Amino acid sequence: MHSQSDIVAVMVGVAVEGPYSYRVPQGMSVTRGSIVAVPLGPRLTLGVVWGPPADMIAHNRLKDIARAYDLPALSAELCELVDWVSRYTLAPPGLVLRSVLRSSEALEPERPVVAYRLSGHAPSRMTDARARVLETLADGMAWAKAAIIGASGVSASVIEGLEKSGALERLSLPAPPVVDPPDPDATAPRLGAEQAAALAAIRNADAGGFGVVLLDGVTGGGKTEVFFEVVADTLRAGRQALILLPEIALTHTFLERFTRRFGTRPAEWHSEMTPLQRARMWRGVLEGTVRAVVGARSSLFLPFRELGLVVLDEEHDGAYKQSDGANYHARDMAIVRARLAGARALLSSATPSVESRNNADTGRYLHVRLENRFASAQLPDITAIDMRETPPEKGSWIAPPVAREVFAALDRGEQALLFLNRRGYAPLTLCKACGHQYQCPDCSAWMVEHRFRGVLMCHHCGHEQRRPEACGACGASESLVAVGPGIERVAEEAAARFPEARTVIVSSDMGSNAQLRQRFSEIAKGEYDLIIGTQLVSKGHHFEKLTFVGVLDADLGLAHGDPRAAEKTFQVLTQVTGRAGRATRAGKAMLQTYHPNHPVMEAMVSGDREAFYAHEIVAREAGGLPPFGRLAALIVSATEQPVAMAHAKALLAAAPLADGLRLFGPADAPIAMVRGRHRVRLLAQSPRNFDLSGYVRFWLGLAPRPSGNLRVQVDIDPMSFF
DNA sequence: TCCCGTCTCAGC
DNA sequence: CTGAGACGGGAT
Ligand SMILES: [Zn+2]
Ligand SMILES: [Zn+2]
Repeated sequence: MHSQSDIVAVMVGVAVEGPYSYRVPQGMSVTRGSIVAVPLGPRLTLGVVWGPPADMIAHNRLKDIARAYDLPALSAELCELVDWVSRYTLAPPGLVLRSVLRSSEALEPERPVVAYRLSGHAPSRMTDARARVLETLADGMAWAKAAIIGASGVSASVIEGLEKSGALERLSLPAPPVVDPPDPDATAPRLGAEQAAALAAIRNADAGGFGVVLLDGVTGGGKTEVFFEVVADTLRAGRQALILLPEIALTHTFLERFTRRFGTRPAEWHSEMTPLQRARMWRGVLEGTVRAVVGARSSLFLPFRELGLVVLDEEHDGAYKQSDGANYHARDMAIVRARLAGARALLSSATPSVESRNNADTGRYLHVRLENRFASAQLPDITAIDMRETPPEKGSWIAPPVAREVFAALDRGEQALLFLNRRGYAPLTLCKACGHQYQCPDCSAWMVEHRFRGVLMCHHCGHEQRRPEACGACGASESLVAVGPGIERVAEEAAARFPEARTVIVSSDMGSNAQLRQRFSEIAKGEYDLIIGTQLVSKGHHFEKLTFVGVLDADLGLAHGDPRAAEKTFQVLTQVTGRAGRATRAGKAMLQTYHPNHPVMEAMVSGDREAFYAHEIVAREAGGLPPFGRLAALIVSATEQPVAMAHAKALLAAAPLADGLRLFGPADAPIAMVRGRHRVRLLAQSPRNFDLSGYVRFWLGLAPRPSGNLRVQVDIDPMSFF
């Protein structure tokens, strides 16, 4: 006998189109959100009960749920988020679910801690090691085995020997909580008048449900202190809080600030955690023992059940959109999750994205500004250096006015930063005998010389070769020249021109995130005078002694024909020049540019960011670009260019007509080949009130299915057109 | 003729 | 995502 309620839909963590139906065996009880193991083909797969069965399936094909885990069910809000992200990005829902079920270890109950205490009996035989253990345990308390080993410096076998001899009593203790709960009242906040006003405005707008706040203020303006108070409000209301940061900004300094405010370290969630830490954290979030999480992008899919606040710090940061499985922008999905959870979202930035700015301007978001720097610091004085008027000398990359300011800062015993958003030594290696250019064999891109490591390297696929002595094409020796600068080359010039300065290079190939953070803290302590860095240095690090920033190629990034080029350039320049100047003295910044009249440069020099946003918003609206219109890119790739192009043309031919929809392409991608695959792009543009994801799904349903090595990737709301 | 790498598809 | 079965090119 089967009643309807014996069968449920289960979303499996596999890239299938929708949930599968399973029988609930006798004696098992599950609800929407229950985490289960189900047989799928020859194996057991993790899945989540999604609700009543969606389709009829022959009873003889139905299988039983193998196991229901002894865990709280995922919140309905999280299940809805999975469906939402899947519909929006066109990624299969099972694939999105995988970003929720990221820690399979977390599903098993945590092993109790093995502990020992004195039994009161003396051991039959005494040794030095045994005596040290007994001494450690002399307080009569139960000690965890690992703690005994740590405190008395013995091996596990000594303890086991004592247990056998009857001197120790073994017991098991419940595992301690992964973090202590943060106390919203651990310390009284110390806010300046403007911060207090901002907090009051945020509190005033709290309707107890969904709402978005854009906290908009200069770097160092005290945004963190303000959103910590919103976190405190959330904790007091008995709800959980999530603070999302770009991974690189998840620093010791930030965690320390949290600890000072809330009396305990926050739960962290990032890519460098061990599986055990990951499992304990995940389980803590689900069971509700973890109340506040500070995490990178992937923490958006943690199994909160009482989420009350999502903070997205540095909301403009491009790292929030990346593909790992599903291709989503963490900002947009954070807002969706907040809406589904009836929670607040707080976006924080010194340079908000044009999308967020427009939502604030139109009243969809509450716009809260912090105009002045904390402790009354000032914005840097920015000048444009016209590279046509005062160019660097031949073979040099630092224009004379910039070099003078570096000297001046060094003379004053302060720090200077030279910024160039290009890793390596030189972007091109050329043979001056035959004209051969070193290209990646698998990408249509130059091999970038990394002289420090003695290699040429492709930044698109990681392909490397040793730096050649002689030209690989004509065999001439001594004929290879490096063309153009990267930061290593700037460092070489700096070493020659500023030999007395202690110089450091900061870029993503300087090691792990942990090593980078170490380097940042050395800089903050003043162990270096001159910093030469890529975009990384612009990410939320405060250097008190830094008073001059020279941007060696402010135009880099404007050249790309993608719709966010101006916005991204404005944000990077604002963030990096914002490193100059702190509490006591106004900093200086110089932008080396060939386009001093470009709206971005003019806005930077005049300090009039409102003019930039106004200009950019008008341009976006006129072009029907985000946020006033929607874009979706289809990237067709294959090992043979004609195959990719032919399929792209077939896709275009199959595209249904729709009112207001425009299609562009197909065209070779700007970087036509990456990792041996030729890429052809199609672009769809629609009005804002158009379901572009739905349209693309319908379109791909009508179009020929890609076969062989053809791939079609969908990128909804692409951030770049590369 | 057999074997193995590559592709294609189903899984409830 | 994974494994099973279907091709197809090349070695034996
Ligand atoms: Zn490459
Ligand atoms: Zn040559």
